[in-house]
Amino acid sequence: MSNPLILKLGRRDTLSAEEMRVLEGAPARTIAYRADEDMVREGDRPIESKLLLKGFAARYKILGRGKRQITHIHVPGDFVDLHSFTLKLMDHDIVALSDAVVAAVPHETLRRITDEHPHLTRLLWLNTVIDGAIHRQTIVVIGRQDARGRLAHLVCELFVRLEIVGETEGYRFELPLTQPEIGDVLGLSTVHVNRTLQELRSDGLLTWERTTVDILNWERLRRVAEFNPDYLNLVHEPR
Amino acid sequence: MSNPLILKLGRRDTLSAEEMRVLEGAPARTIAYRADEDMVREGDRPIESKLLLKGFAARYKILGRGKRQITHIHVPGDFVDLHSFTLKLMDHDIVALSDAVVAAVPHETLRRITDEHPHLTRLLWLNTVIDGAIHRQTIVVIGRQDARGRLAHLVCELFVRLEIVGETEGYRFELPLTQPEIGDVLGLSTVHVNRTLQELRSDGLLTWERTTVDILNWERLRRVAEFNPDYLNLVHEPR
DNA sequence: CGACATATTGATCGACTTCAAGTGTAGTGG
DNA sequence: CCACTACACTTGAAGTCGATCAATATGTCG
Repeated sequence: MSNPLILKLGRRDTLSAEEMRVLEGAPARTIAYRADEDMVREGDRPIESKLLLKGFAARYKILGRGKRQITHIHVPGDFVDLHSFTLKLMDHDIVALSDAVVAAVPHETLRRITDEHPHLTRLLWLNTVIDGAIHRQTIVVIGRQDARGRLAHLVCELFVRLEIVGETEGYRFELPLTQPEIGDVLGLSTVHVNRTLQELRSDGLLTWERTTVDILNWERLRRVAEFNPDYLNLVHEPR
Repeated sequence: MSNPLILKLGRRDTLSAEEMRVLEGAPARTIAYRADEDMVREGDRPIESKLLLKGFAARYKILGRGKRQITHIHVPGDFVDLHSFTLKLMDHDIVALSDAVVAAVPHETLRRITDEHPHLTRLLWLNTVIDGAIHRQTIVVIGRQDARGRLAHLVCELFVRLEIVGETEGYRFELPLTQPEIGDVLGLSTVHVNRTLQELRSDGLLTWERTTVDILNWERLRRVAEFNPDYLNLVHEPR
């Protein structure tokens, strides 16, 4: 396995030397994907789980009439399909949003971890539970906020999640999302994403050119988004 | 602990006699709540997790301007805050939607299970992962379906989840949700919930009087909802 | 350069919200 | 037992946010 996961877990609890060794030493094949390539497909029964090392990915589902909804954006350090370890059957697809590299960890290895390392097991469990917390927040944002709030919230959340794994520079970070993709994340049409983005820009909250986002006024953006990072559980404590 | 959880887990994998004994024998205090009473509050650090034995509950978050979004409806057999075992800090509230009874299982007991019963641990982990799968589906429904589809989907999902734990009679079941509450689940205004419900009724898809729902035409309701139960992972297999 | 996706703008439409008012029903307390 | 309150449900009317349709940039890459 590797680095960004240790950063991510280490942000929430102390990893023993032994546990780090188990994580680092886990046999994992490295796989590279091109942008737009599917990593996992609905109906798959993965025998390994994929830890995103570089690049971005997204979970999504397709509905009738060609509609698509992205349910989660993944950044380096995220296990994109750790849930398949207990779920077995994938109920959604996962696509690379940019060129990306993953470490594929055999479920056999994860199973051995659950047999031999209870604390590390709880941390992996925690990992899926934080995914759940992010999902809940997404429901709240899509259910009750308007387009401005949704877009602002997306930017706030990704900024914080990228900061944890060292993928930000000041308030600037890479975010390889097209406007149609943003629409699929927020449940909005492309046209409306475009107009909302222009609003945030002309309000001086951020710039977003090509794949680079720069937050110009964090405080105001946070207020527009009603963003409170508690749900990301950035607290270091025994688990 | 108790029954409906064993039904729910037993639907997904075989529980050994030993594991059932561990679940049944877990020390758990029983707590009764009145409708509208909060079981868990944002900011709490629970030292036990609550298994819903009777009645209904909901997880929700409050936003500015008094808006509320319910992120999950719980039925008997659900662990309403199992995620607090690894998450520690609650990032949302949980309310009893009806009079309800829970079994509160000490985290100390859960911890012992993770130390001594790896397979049972995976099943509890699975439990939180299924919550996540339900959340993802909720995101899709709220993000991309109109009011009719959302309401139909809610009814379909709850029917299936209640059937698993034996809380249905044919296509009829109890669902103690007021129209304002339905609005908070679906991200809609009360007025629009009312009108949409009338539509579904006059289309002959269902009846919903007071707290009793009766699905009159499952096939058509399913189509309106674009409901596919795969995400509920109702498959019995080794985990 | 040509091809194709992405971004942008304008105009129209409609689903849903908001505001307002009236009805029904259960619970509370004098 | 009835007055009073509170809330859920229902209906009407008006307003708005965002979708849809359509066309025109702009940019990128082979």
